[in-house]
Amino acid sequence: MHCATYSISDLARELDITTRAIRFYEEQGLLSPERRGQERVYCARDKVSLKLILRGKRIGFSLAECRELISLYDPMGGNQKQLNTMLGKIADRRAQLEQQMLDIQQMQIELDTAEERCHVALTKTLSGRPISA
Amino acid sequence: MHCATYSISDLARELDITTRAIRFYEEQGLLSPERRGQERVYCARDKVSLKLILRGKRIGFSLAECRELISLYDPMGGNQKQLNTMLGKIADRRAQLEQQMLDIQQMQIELDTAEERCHVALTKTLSGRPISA
DNA sequence: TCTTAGCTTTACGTTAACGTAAAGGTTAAA
DNA sequence: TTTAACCTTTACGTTAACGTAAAGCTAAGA
Repeated sequence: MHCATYSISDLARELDITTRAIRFYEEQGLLSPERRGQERVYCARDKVSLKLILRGKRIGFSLAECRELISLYDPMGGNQKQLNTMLGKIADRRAQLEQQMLDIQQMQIELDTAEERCHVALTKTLSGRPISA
Repeated sequence: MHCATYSISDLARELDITTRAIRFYEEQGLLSPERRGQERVYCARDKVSLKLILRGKRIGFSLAECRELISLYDPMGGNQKQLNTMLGKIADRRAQLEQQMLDIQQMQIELDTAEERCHVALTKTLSGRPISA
């Protein structure tokens, strides 16, 4: 038995995106599904790539960056120089992700204080005290 | 002694963005600096807002989202209904940030495996073994 | 006084990431 | 056989977030 395959609208439904978006990602070189005649046929690997794209988008990656991530996932050239280039890119991404982690943590802290201020303001309001006090 | 103030290019230099960007953020309602005649005069609070914008951008927030974040920071309306609305928005942001955290962690894991594959391929290459093996 | 440096506004240009519509090919059920 | 539900390509439209002039005001130094 061969691998599971999907039509473009299968994937669109499952991942909650439009077929237009999927075709666009292909146009940009992030996917290259098989064809059965005219029709695109996607395999499990393509689905993984799509999930990677969506995950990337959620944290603000451009499609170009997502493409690079996918390429890091792909069967690699084998050439030593290329491998070192890849290691460099991986290190770069790692640094970026760590910065993003810090940014998120900082924002969470700020949400904490914002929430607390809201609660304080609410208790004041509920206790019948004038707002200006 | 009054608060520290900055010219637009002061901030541009310090935060490594263009003056155009800063004016654009104002145009979009994320900043509203004082004026001394024609010239914009920024205070510490504006700088904080700008840093918040940049942090937001790093994790893929739109300017509209950043504006909301800033508004959560601002002196609030006082009205009880509004306060509850704010608490709701804060909860939403929190959920989003947590999803982003998960996304980042997942990507870090994927970078781990990608890096390991690179190292394996490199040892094979260096040990003189043919790439296809 | 003239030039330089920095500020202003106005306005058109650009890139990314799709949305939306048009026009047409194919297979399956009614 | 025709209608419906898929699929395809091509192409123009749209939004966000600025970039890039252009044209002009203003204060400080040579």
